[in-house]
Amino acid sequence: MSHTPGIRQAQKQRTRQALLDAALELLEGQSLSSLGLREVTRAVGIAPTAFYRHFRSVEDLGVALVEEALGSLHPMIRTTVSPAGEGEERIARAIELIAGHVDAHPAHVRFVARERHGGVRPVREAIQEQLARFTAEVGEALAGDAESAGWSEEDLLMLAQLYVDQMLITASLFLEAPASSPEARERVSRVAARQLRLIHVGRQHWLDGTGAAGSR
Amino acid sequence: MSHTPGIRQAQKQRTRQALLDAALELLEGQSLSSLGLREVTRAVGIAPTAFYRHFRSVEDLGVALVEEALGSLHPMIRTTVSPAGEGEERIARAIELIAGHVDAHPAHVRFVARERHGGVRPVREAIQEQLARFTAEVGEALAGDAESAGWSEEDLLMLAQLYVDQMLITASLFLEAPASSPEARERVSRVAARQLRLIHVGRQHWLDGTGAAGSR
DNA sequence: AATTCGGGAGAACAGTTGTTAACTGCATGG
DNA sequence: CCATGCAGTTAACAACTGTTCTCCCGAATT
Repeated sequence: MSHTPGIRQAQKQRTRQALLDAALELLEGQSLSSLGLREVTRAVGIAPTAFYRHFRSVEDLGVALVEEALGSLHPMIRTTVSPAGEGEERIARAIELIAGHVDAHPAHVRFVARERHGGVRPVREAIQEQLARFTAEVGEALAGDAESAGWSEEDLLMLAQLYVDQMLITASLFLEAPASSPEARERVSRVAARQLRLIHVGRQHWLDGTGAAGSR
Repeated sequence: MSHTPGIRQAQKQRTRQALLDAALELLEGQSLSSLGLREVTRAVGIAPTAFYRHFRSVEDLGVALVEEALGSLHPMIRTTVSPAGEGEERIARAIELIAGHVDAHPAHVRFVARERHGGVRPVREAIQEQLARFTAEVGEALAGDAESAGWSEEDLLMLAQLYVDQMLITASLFLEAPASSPEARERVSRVAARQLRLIHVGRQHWLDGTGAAGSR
């Protein structure tokens, strides 16, 4: 009887997570394509060969990292676009949320920004796929917004893409800003807020040229 | 009076360029941080030790590649923003220019997109610096535009940043689009055009809320 | 014509890499 | 309670890495 049929699998998941964590930390100073299998196992404190019990290659580990990283990004994006409050306040809140997320998971953000165009195809594609899903999700959220009345689905998606890209750029800028100086951070916030505002203004007047004179 | 620069230095610059070219080609399938010195020399056909006659390290070569890649991007950005024709036509022309540049120098574009957030600090910083210069330049160009009357310098820079980032994103999308299928290319063009248009609309109504008479 | 200079070659170095094989110990399911 | 399964280990492999030192030879300088 013994006992929780899970001591075994729990320990496995535990070292697996340790591998992911160690890799993420090592990736602070290099790209995935130069990350070595031995390097990771050494950091964790296990034999190199044990790596194969969890991943078939470092590429595989990278793909797993994508799931983890964008899994943590998922709720953030949803909350960011969620309709709440007036326009100006919404923008401020969105930026604050991004900044908070970068603070909470800097390694994840760095990983996504770096490997999005990185040298490992499967990882790149995994990121692209997830971001496409995010874009679609944001598009749906926008569709439910009053300001999106009369918008074609294609236009909603292009706007969603604009937002998602802008979000990533802003996150990356927060990451680069020295954590010590709050002024650099404030500068990033200011610029990002204005850019979001400009996009918002463009959104409000998007249909002005069309027959429907629905300004306002 | 320095005599003829010589057949000597000419040959040196020639192998130096060969190293840069070979590196750029090898970087199609990996990141700079995993590019090996021996790998590059092997591709060129010279001894590994000869590498040191031209660069102190692969990082150094990477920084040189930044100059080359963004040097070729420089005239493009300038032309793209240059005022010519009506708004809608300008957008189409800008996108065509980007597509053409990606076709002409795909490896350069890939390199910049990849290493902008890549794992090699000096290269990352070199790219950031060059992009900042571009942004400033675009800002100046925008300042000379009639549509920018009444804009603060800070706002001009944030708009310039938006444009530069958008340009890079679009270029990267063209790069990812399979060169064979013109339909994928067309799709990228369509979305990019609409995004630029939306930004343009936002720009036109940016000052609506301020003192000037307007709706609202 | 003689000498210097410098790009490149060659060999050797100490480390590192991914991957294989055969092993050990312990939680697990019968 | 015992036999199986499986995470993890140890040892070994061929291949590869960056870097140093010594040498070569042709162009440049004098």
